[in-house]
Amino acid sequence: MTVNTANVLGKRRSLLHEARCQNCSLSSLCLPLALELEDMEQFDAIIRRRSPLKKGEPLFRQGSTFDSVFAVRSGSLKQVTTEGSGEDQVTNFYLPSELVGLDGIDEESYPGSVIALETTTVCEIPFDRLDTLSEHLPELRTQLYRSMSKELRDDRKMMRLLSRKTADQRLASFFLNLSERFRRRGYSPYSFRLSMSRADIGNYLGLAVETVSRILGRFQQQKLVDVSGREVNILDLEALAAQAQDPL
Amino acid sequence: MTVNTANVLGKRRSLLHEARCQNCSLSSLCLPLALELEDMEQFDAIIRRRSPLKKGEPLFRQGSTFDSVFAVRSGSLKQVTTEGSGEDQVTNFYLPSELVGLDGIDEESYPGSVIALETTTVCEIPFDRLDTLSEHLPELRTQLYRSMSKELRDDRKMMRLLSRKTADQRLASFFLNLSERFRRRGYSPYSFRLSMSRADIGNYLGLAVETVSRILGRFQQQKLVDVSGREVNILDLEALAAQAQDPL
DNA sequence: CGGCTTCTTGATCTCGATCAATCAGCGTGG
DNA sequence: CCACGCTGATTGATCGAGATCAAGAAGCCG
Repeated sequence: MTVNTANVLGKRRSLLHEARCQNCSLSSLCLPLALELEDMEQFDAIIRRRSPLKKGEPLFRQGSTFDSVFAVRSGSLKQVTTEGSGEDQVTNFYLPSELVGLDGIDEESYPGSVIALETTTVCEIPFDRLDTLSEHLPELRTQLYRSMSKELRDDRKMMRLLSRKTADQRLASFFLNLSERFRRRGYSPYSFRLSMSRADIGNYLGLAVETVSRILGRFQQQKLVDVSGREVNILDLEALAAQAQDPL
Repeated sequence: MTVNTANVLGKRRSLLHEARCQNCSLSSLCLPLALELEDMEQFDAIIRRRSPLKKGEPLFRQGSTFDSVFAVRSGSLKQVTTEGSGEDQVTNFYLPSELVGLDGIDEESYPGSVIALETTTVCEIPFDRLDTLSEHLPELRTQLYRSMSKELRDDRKMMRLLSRKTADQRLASFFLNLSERFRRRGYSPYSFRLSMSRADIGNYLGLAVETVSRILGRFQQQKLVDVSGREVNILDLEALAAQAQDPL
C-alpha cells in the first residue's frame, strides 16, 4: 500500500526532476534526514515544490506573513533586513539543504527579505503541517529543534566575528565557513564560486566593499587564496585557518 | 482528581516559595504561558527546582553536556563563550522568564558558559522530558518554537547592531532593550539596576570599557539618562530611542 | 583603614571607513 | 562585431571613531 501511494505520487510529479525527498541528493543533510522511508513519504506529501527563482528574485519579502519554512534545493539566497531609515543589512546566506524562514515563527512574519543570488529552487514546507506532522514523528521534531539550535549557535559565532575579529580574520572565517559548508555538501572545499557580490560579503561581515577587495588582494599576495572575480581557489587552508582565529 | 494531585504536589513542595508554575508570577511570560491549568500541572511535574546560584556562580560551563534548558525565575545571568586562545565574548544576558540553553540542543553540549550576575534562581527543564511532553501539548510545542524563533530574531538585531551601529547607538539600543524587557516584566522601564559590569556591557556590545564609560557620561550630560554606578534612570526615552536608530 | 576590583578621564594611535578615480565585465542594440 | 553604458571590482589618499595606553578616583569588603 505504501508502495502504491509512492507510485501514484511519483507519477503525479513525474515532470519535476527528483521531485521527491526519497530521491533527493540532499536528503542526508536536509530536515527529513532521520526519517524512515515510510515517514519520509508522509513528510514528502506536505512539501510544495516551487518553480525556480531567478537571480535577484525574492522568495519572500520582509514583513510578509509567515506560513512556511523553505529548504534550499539548489542555488543560494541571502537574507536582508531593512530597519527604519537605515540601509540594508545582510544577515545570512543560505545554501542547499539549509532551512530558511525559521526566524519568522515567533511574530508570524518574516523579519527579513530572502533573495535568490542565482537561479534557485526551494521546497516549501507549510509550517502548520510540519508542526502537526512533527507530533507523530519524534525524529522530525528533533531535527527541527536541532536546525534552530544550530542557527542560534552559528549566530553566536557571527556575533563574536562582528565584535572581536579584524577585517582579515572576518574574511578568512568567511571563506573557511563556505569551504566547510561546500565540503559537507559533497563539493570541493578548495574550489568554488561565490554567488554573492563583494558588496554582499562586505555588508554581511560589517566591512566596506573596498576593504573586502583590498584584503582579497592581500590574501592573494600571501598565496592563501586565488580569487578571480567570483571564482575562489583556496591554496592554503591551514594558513587561512590560522588567519581566522583571533590572535593571542 | 486533578485538584487532589495538585494538593499533594503543593504539600510536597511547601518549603519552596511559589514553587509551582501555577503560582509563579512569571507564568504569563514563561514557556508554559499558553497552557491550561491541567496541562500546566503536567509541565510543572517535569521541572526541577534548583537552589539559588550566587553571584559569579556558573549555571553550567561551556562544553558540558546538554540535557536541560533553564527558565530564569529571579536574578540574571550572562552567557560567555571562549574560543581558542581569544578572550571571552559575552553573547547574551538573561532575565526572569527567559529560556537559557536552547543553543545546546544541536551538538548536545552548551556552546558557552552561563554565569549568574547576582543571586539567581532557575527552573531546570530536562529537555527529553520537555520534548516528550510537547508531543501531546501543541501549545507547549508552539511556545518552544516561538522562543527559539524569537532568539533567532533577536540575534539578527544584534548582528545589525554590531556591524552597522555607532558606539552611541549601541549603548542607546542596549538601554532601550533592557527598559523594554523590564517593562514587560512589570518593572519600571525608567528606573532599574544593571546587574552586569561595564566590562560585560562593553564586551557584549563590541566596545572597550572606556568607551562605555565615556558615552554614559555623554548621555548624562545630554540629560538622556542618569547613571550612578549601576543605578540607571532613563530621563528621556524618546530622545534615547532617536539616538538608537541608525541615522539617515 | 588598606588592598582589591571597578569605573572614569585624558592622550595618542590605528584600522578600516569614506571619498575619489579608474578599471573590468557584460549585456544591449546599432 | 563592436561601441556604449551600466554595474561591480579594484586601487589610492585621507580622515575619524573608537581602541589602546596610562593614570587616577571611587566603591567595596576584609
